[in-house]
Amino acid sequence: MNKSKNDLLPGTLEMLILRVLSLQATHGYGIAQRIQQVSDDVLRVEEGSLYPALQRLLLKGWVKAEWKTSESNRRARFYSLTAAGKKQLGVEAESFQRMIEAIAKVMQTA
Amino acid sequence: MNKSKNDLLPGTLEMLILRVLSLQATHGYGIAQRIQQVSDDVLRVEEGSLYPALQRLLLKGWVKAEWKTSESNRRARFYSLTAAGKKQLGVEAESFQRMIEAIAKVMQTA
DNA sequence: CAACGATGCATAGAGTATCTATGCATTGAG
DNA sequence: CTCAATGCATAGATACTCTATGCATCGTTG
Repeated sequence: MNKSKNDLLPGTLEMLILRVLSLQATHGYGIAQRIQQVSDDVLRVEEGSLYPALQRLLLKGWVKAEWKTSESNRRARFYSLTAAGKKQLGVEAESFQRMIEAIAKVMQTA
Repeated sequence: MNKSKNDLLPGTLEMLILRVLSLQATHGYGIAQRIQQVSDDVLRVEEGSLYPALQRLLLKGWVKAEWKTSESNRRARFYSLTAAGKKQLGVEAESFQRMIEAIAKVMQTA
């Protein structure tokens, strides 16, 4: 019903996931938790967005996955960055930064 | 072919258009030019994105349009903000700012 | 021990927004 | 008279996210 408010800025999810994984390998549920917590609840990652995104990242070879047992003793898939993923994170972060600065210019200067 | 680089951050186009129009009523071509120039060529607005976006903004009642003659003596449709559009710009700008700050937290803190 | 909340994975379908490609028309400059 | 720049607009493809749904396990609590 309430379609007026997106949960996150489109096009940034993969970058956020890569960033979280660059600090610590963890499972999908953990990724969502961390993004939500660190952003003070501003960013919410829905499962229906998260898991497809992780599949895409796997396909592109930017993350790899391994089944393990989670802290709460459940089967969970732990994701971690590959070398290509690390590189990609750098590329995306830089490109994002440029975008933001350009948008800021328009919003202030234009 | 080159699909690796998006021209702008998805979800920000309407806000950028509203911002440009909040300073001066102008035609579609002029909007695209201004965004591109002010952003130092980082942001490029394709016509195939721009005109559909303007249609959406018209439908929502955030901008209104009027056929006039452009500076270069051509028929052109001049768009300007409505009161609702002004208000919407404020809403979107604020929401965008919150998003950016939240993303920055994740990218630095996470 | 049964019920329930939290943890955990994943897909299908819909909706939205953007891009590429295309078409058309006019003006002014060379 | 030809061409670049100016100007509007749509169709189709693509990409990304969301809602809704389904399943399963663990630990706690009544």
